[in-house]
Amino acid sequence: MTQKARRYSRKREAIRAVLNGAHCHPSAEWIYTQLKTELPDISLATVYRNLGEMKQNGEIRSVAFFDGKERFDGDVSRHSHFICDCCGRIDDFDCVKHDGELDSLAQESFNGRIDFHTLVFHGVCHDCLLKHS
Amino acid sequence: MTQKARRYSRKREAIRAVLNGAHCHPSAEWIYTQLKTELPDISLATVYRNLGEMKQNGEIRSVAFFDGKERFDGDVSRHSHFICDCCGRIDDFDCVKHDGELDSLAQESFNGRIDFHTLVFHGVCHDCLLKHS
DNA sequence: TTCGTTGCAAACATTTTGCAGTTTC
DNA sequence: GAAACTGCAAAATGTTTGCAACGAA
Repeated sequence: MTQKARRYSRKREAIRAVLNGAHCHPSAEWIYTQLKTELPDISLATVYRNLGEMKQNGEIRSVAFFDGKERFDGDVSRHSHFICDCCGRIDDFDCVKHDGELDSLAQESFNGRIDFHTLVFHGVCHDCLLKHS
Repeated sequence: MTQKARRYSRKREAIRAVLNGAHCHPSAEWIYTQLKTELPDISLATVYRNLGEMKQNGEIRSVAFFDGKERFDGDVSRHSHFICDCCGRIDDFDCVKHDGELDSLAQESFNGRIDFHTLVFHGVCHDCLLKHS
C-alpha cells in the first residue's frame, strides 16, 4: 500500500496550468484540445491519467457531470457552483457565508470521516433564459 | 415543442416503486437487476429511458456519479447526502438547518433562475474506516 | 386507431488499460 | 539503472438510439 514516488512531468504541469487558468470548469477533452497546440504530441490518455491522479490526491476536484462528461476544478478552496442545466456552463457561485462551517458541523454527528462537500446550484442561466423565452 | 401525452406504464411504475423503496440511491443497473425477477422481460433500455424522462420531469433526481455510474434518488424533497468515496455508499445526511433557505438566498443576487441545489458531503464511512485502518 | 412504450441489438461516447518506448532522478 | 511517465491503439463500460412489435386510451 506504499504510494509511488512522484516525478516531475512537463505534461502534468501543463495540464495543471490549463485547468487553473480556465474558468469554465473544463472536461478532460477540453483541456486536451487546449494543450494540443502547444504540445502537439500530447495524448488524451495522459490527460485522463493525470486528472485521475490529481483528483485522487485532492489537488483538483470533480465539480459535476454534464452530458456524460466529468468537469473539473483546479481550485480546491471552499466555494460553491452554479450549473446551467440548459447549456452546461458552470460558474463559481458564492452566496453562502456559513459554507465554511459545514464540514465540521457535519462531522460532529457522524462516525465516519468528512473530507469535504460540494454545493451545486442547478437552474438556467441568464443567457439561456433570454434565448428560450 | 408540445410535450407528449403520458400514458400509464406498468414498467415505469415498477421502476418508480423500486427507486422509492430503495434507500441506497441506486444506479440504473441496480434497479434493472431488482426488477428482473418480478418482470423477467424488462429491458435495461427501458430503465434508462424512464429514469431519464422522470429526471427531466423533476420527479426524481440525480444524486451523484460513482464509478462512472449515475445514482438516483426518488425523494425530491430537500435533503443532503453523504457519499463514501471508498465504497460508494450514499446515505441521506441532514445536518444543516438553513439548507432550506439556500435557493431563495442564492436567487436574490442572481439574474438566472435557480431551480434547486445539491449538497453532498464526501468522505469515508465508518465501515471503511474500520476495514482500512 | 393513434401514438406512447417496450425489447432487442447495434451504435455511441467517454474513460481505461496494455505495452513498448521515453524521461526523470 | 530503476521506476515513473507517455503515446498509441485497443478494450471496456455506461448510456443512447433505431426499429418493429406491443399496449393504453
